Amino acid sequence: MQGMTELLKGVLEGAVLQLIHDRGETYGYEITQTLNQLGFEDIVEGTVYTLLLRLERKGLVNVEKRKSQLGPARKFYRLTATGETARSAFWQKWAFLVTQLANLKPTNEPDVTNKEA
Amino acid sequence: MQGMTELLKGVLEGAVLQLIHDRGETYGYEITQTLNQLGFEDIVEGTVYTLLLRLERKGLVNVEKRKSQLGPARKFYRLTATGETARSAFWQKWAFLVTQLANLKPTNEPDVTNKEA
DNA sequence: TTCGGTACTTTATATTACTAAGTACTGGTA
DNA sequence: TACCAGTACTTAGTAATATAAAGTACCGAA
Repeated sequence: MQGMTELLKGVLEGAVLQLIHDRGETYGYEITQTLNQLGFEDIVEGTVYTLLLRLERKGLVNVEKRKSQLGPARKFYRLTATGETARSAFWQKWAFLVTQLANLKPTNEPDVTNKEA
Repeated sequence: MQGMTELLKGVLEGAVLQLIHDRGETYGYEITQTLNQLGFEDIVEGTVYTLLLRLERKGLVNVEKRKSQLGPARKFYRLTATGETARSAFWQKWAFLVTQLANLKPTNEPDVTNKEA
């Protein structure tokens, strides 16, 4: 979708934390594919990899590099305890935001949730 | 709320567009107060004013400076046609995001919307 | 041996919220 | 009068993040 960049700030990190949590363990390329399938179609590899580096730097994930039989080695990510806390905190912040905006949003607004016009 | 900064990116602009739309006409100081009352308690004047300057630069608002009997002159903002389009587009993008995240969010998550623990 | 798919890296850029410090006008009050 | 609180806007700088772009490298199959 067009012009989502700013709106994705912070959200993307939360989404990735959740994906890692769900899978238990996963790697950048897979995360990118998954995000794309989930509707975040414009997210490219570079975005995800820089995000993962950041998570690592912040101590939210553990990394383990392992070989793959169909391509280069993969870097598997797991949430640390801090990461799990961050994931949980993210959803609280998100819920807060959603509530605030619901108060602002005009009820008469079309509220187009379906993609097909 | 703590650590909302990144999550607010893009959202704040949409919120302000909506507030201007609602009031028909309003000014920075009032917008700041309103946001604070609405739960965006940490938003300070500087943030709003820079945002308004940006909206003006982008042609989303018209500005008219008028005197006030209780303080310095106020700069009143009104949405332009482009601004109205941007406001509408914002809610569509927001609805899209909310939908995507709802798919990601674990149902078992506490979902704490109320402030009191 | 070339190519497509897999997988990760790195540098630079644009936007945005936020900080901080300041200017200035008004009315009341001590 | 002098001061102060409340109103109202400005501006320079910073941090964080998503994104663009370009590249490296591994593998199997045609």
